[in-house]
This record gives sequence, structure tokens and C-alpha cells, in this order.
Amino acid sequence: MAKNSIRVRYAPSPTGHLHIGNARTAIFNYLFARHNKGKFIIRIEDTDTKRNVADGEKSQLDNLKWLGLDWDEGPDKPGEYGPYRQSERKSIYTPLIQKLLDEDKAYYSYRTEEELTADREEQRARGVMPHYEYEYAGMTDEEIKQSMAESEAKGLKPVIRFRVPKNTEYAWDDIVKGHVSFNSDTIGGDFVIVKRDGMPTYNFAVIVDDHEMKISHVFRGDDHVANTPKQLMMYEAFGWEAPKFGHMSLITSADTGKKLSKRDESIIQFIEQYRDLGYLPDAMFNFITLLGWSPKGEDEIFSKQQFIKMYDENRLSKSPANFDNKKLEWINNQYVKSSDEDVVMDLALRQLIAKGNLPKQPDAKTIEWARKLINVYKQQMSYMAQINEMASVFFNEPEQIDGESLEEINNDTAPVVLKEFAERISKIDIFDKVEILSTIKSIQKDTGIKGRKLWMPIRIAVTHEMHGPELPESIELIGREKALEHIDQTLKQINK
RNA sequence: UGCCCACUGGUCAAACUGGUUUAAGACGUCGCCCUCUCAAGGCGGAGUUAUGGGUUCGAGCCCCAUGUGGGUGACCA
Repeated sequence: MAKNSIRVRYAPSPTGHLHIGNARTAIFNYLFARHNKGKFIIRIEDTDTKRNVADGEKSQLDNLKWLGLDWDEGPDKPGEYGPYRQSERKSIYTPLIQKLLDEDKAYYSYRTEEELTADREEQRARGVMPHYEYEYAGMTDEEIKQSMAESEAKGLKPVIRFRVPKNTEYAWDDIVKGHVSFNSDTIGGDFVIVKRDGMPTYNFAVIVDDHEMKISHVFRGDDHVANTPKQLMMYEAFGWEAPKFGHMSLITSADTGKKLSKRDESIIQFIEQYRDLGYLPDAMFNFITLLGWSPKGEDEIFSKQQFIKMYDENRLSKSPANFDNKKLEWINNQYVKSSDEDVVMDLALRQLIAKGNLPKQPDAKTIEWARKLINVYKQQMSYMAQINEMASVFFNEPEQIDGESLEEINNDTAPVVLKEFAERISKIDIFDKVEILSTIKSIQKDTGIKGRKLWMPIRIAVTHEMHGPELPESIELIGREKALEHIDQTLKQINK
């Protein structure tokens, strides 16, 4: 196949926000398309009108864009093979369904949902796999016609079922799984291709659209493997060539070992939520790409461009991958550290404002202060929302000093250090980290107190915490007034 | 219960179609260094081919069985 005829698609149903598993499917399709200089297409699979969510489509597309994906054709980017929403393609499906009907490869089925449920329960009770049993079994053509007429007279609306060939092997060479085959007798009987409401089902619409849109490769989740033989049958029925399939292993939850489900609360499931927490899109892209796919060398941090260049669908993993939150955080931290300063500033600033730690419209001075603050924590942030927690010392009045901290300063030298420090910083001209550092140094020189005995009392007195970032910077951020105030309180406390 | 699939350390995984692998690398974990502390960073350690058979001069890689796990069994996609 010529390279330029490669066309792949990501086909979400607009039933909610972009799930991490779907994002991964989208990314791998995207990478495959871009690597091969093919086309990447978005198609909205909205045949289940009941489940469609108002902003579902928009949210899907927005989050895809946020991740850095772009597409060549889609609902918002008309191309040669539109429309790109299945709900708008009925005029394409109708004649094809009629063709199947005319050739007796499909038929009207009047079995009601209640009857089917009863059938299935009865089958289960017998220990048989639940399946659809041909409702016209043993009838002549004449009898079938009559049965249909009777159902019609009762006001029943039919569905259309595809006639599954008997005892036939359907096999394909899966790009990731290798050779896979099914016997047609094991797939559950004649399946529905048009629902009672007249909408085609997923299995039908997907093959029509993939064919009409000239899709060359289909990369999708492992959970679609069982659909593939059904789809192969329909390709055969129409005499069409099926695309190449690649079924990617699923992302599983480390907690349950099962496919990530929207109900699993131990893992954040939606791209949007990561976005809200201040994760970086490139980091998410990187992390997701490493879930079930591995690059050739030993490195793991790559840009989108690098991934495109080295992407190789043969390196897709066959076995499911656990979602490792720790690794996500590590990757994000790598990106935070190497990101453009303005990007980090902007995102972190938003988090501070959202949490109410900064006013909605901060003035220039406040922004200047916040920039310094964010810089102090840049090294250790995995995602931006953490800034609020990490920097709480700078927003809340500290608690009483007690326990270990109190012990640390309950000695003879601490008050000396503190008094000296308070006195000297109240006199310095420019209250910044440089001056504060030299003040601390001067105390060391004049009193001979050094190391922990020198630094800890100051840290504890000013921040009321034993741990925190670089002291001089922290003190600068707290400000002279507050610093002096805190030292004063501390001195009073240890004098008692 | 049927059908399909997978199985390398706590996690992600490499090892091209069986042969310099005493099984890469990364996250995590542990230790050391740096250091006022935390983090970051640097260095180092521990830890794995599910089990049992077979094929072969040689098996993580091939075959069979067992086990475990997953997917699917919709008028959802």
C-alpha cells in the first residue's frame, strides 16, 4: 500500500469527556498517521442518541487539541468523505441496508427485548452461552412472511439483523496480536444492524464508514476484538476489503487489575481533570504514549515530534498496562522543570487564584511576588495544583511551634541567633535573598554559631516549620514585617 | 459455563524472526553524597522470565498441559 493512502481515524462517541484510554487510542492512531505521512480523521459515533451528551463532542475535541493532536478531517474540518458524524450519514447507510435485505443477508426481526431477556435467562439457567436464536427456525418462506405480518399487525416495530454465516472461520492478522480467529457459531447469533429507532448499530455503521472514508488501518482497544469477526462478515457480505486491524492492550488499574473503568476512583480518568490540576499536555502525551508502547532506546522523555519520528506500530505491547500514577508525576515533574518559565508561571498562577490564595486580579507587585514563589517550588512540583499545598506557609498564619520543632530551638544558642537576626534584618536596606543570606553569614562570623544550630532556629522561627525550600528566599517571600513578627512570637514562647 | 487473548522484579518494560544477557532502561523502594531542612540532583544496592513437561547443541523467546489474570458474550460504542 502506498504511504499516502494511509488513513486512520479516532472515533469517539460523544457520551462524555475524553477518557484516558480513549486518549491513548487517539494518540496511537495519530502517531501512526503522522509517522507515515497519512491522514488522521475524527469521526463522531453518535448512533446511540440516548447516551449522547450535549457538550460531549466539543469536550472530546477540545481535550484532544489540548493534548496537542490535530486532524485532517473531522466534524469541525470538513473533507472529502463527510459528514463526520454518524447521525448525519443515514442516507449513506439506508441503501446499503436495503442491499443486504434484498440479498437476504439481513432480515427483519420482531423479537422484543422482553422476549430476548427471557431467552437469555433461560439459556443461562441451562448453562448455555446467551445468544440470539433464529426466531423463524423451521419456517417456510410463506410462514415467515405471515409471522412478520402478524407482528406488524400487532404494532411491533422490527430491528434488522445480519444473517451470520454458519460454521465459518473469520481470521485476521492483527498488527499487535498476531493471528486471531473466530468461528462464526460462537459469536452469539445474528446480530442487530439497525435498531428499532432506525439508527444503525455501531458494528454496522463502523464498517460502512471505515470503508466509505477509505480507512486503511484501525487501531482500537482490545475490547473490540470480539466485534471484529462480525465486522469481517459484513465486509465479506458487501464484497469490500477490510482495513488492517490492530487491537491494543487495555490500560488496567493497579488496584483492581481490571480495565480502567469510569467508576474506578483510585485513578483520575479524564484528561480534563488532569488539565484542571495543572498537568502539562506534553507530559500527558509522553506518559500516555509509554503506556503499552515502548521506544527503542533507553530514554523515556520525548517530544511529540520525536515520538512521531520514531513511532513503530510493531512495538505496541500485547499485554495490558497498569496505570502508574507515580510515574506520571515523575514525568510531569520532568516537564515542569524543563518547561518555559512563562508556561509554568501562568499555570501555577491560575491555581493560586483558583484556590483563593491570590486575588482574582492580582496587581503587578503581587504577580512579581508570585513569580518568585512559584520559582521556589518549580523543582518539586509534579502538577501545578500542588503549589497551594506546598506554599501554604506563605498564605496562612503559622501554627504554634511544638514537638520536634520546639526541641530544636530549646537551647542556649537559638535565642542569641534569633535576636541577632531580628536586629540585623530590620536594618538592611533591600530586603531580598542576597541580603538575607549575607546577614545569616555575618551572624555566623560574629557569633561562631554555624550549621544546623544557626539555620534551624531561623527557619523555625520565621516559618514555624522544620522543612521548606531555601531559607533566604523563603524569608524574602514572607516579608520583613511578618518575619520579624514571627521571630518575636517565637522568642516570647521560648522565654517562658 | 462458551469464545478470544495475555503472563519478564511492586509498576512500565527491552532482549530484531531461539545464540556474548552473569535478563537493558525507567518509575517506585532502600543506602550514600550534596545540604540548615524538605525537594531536586549525583552515585550505588536489592528485586523478575507463573508452574510442569517437551523440541533443540542451545529456550524469556517454539510446542503441550496446568495455573493466574483480562476481554467479550447489548436494539452501548
